[in-house]
Amino acid sequence: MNKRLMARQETAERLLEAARIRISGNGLTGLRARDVTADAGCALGMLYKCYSDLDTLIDRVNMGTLVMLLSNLRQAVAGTTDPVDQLKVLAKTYLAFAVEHRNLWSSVFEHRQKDQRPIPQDYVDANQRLLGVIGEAMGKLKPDIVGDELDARVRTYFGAVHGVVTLGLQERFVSVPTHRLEQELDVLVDQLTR
Amino acid sequence: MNKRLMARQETAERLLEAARIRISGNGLTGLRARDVTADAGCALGMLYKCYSDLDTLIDRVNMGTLVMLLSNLRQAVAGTTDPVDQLKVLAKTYLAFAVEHRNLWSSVFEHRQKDQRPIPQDYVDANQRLLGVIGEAMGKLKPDIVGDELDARVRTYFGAVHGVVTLGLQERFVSVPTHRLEQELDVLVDQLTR
DNA sequence: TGTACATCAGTGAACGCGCGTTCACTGATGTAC
DNA sequence: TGTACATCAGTGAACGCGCGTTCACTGATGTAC
Repeated sequence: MNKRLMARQETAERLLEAARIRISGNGLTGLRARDVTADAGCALGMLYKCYSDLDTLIDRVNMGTLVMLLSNLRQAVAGTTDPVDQLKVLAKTYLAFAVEHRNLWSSVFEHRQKDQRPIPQDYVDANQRLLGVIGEAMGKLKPDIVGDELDARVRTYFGAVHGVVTLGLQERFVSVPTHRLEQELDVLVDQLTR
Repeated sequence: MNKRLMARQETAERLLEAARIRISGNGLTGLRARDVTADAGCALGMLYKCYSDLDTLIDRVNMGTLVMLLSNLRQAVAGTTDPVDQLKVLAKTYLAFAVEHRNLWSSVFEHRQKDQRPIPQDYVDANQRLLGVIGEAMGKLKPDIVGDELDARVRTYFGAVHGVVTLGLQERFVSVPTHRLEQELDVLVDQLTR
């Protein structure tokens, strides 16, 4: 057993968790390197020993959020086999996730890569898997739609649900109570699954 | 005729236009006070003589964008009377606007008020009018839905279209060619107007 | 019309601050013999 | 097991820079008489 390696990983973990909690509480804009290291109980420099920079740390947090959502969605569809029910439950799970982890979830969409750094492959893969979950249900519902067309339809379905959820949670527009949002999401999914 | 007043208004106008062009070209994140004043051909200090701060100037640009969109939408519905056609043309106009003024449009959604400044009343009003345009068509289509329920339905309709458009234009996800996006939007509206 | 003074558009150097990132240093842990 | 040296986790003061905002100043325009 190597104490050094363990200590390092443990610190990296604490930093990740501290960043997650910060973002979850104050959103991405309020995030400062000093706060994260202070919360994690270590010196400022450690952030740069454990991660190449602050943006990379944020990417890790966002990746964790995507994985958590994916896991929730998979668990949600596992209970049913009827594709319409599956699509409905996926939409509701998505809404519930966005409500519960509002700031973590917006962070995934707000965070921009600096310079022209490419989007991490992890991200792209996770998105692919996310759409894949929808795609399975959609494929069962509309067996005649396949390939690129199915992909596009899945993205449209996701986009529609995502838009309703996002606008609903944004306080910029007159805010809607969550239960009404659920109702509206039901109507939306009903129409989209016809 | 007062030369001073005219000069002042003219400068304010030039600053507004310079900011609009900057945002249109580089997005909100690249916007710096120095660039705007340089583009407008005046000294840095003028920005603070004409506007209370940079954020206020951004608000003005965004307000202009909202007004422009609103005008496009009104023009678009004016051509038809059938509510389904109206909703379809509204969605397509929205897409076209977002494609043409991509950065201006995201600026409207990206810009956050600093501290706890309230959202300008202008903004809220413009949003109200925007939803009103959709509401008129929707009201004709579903005369039995009224009041709060109609409001919610309108917001849902807008959210769905907005989501599809936004995700479609975001390069983060595998990007979709515009013509496919139009197709998908057609399908979406078809289903939503049933 | 002319003169004296007040006002205010316009200037841009300088201020101030937040904040990401670095780096020389310390001391505990690991390694070689 | 002990000793000498190497490595590396951990520190936090200092650096550097971007950038919004201010402010003392200039000169043109407006006003009063």
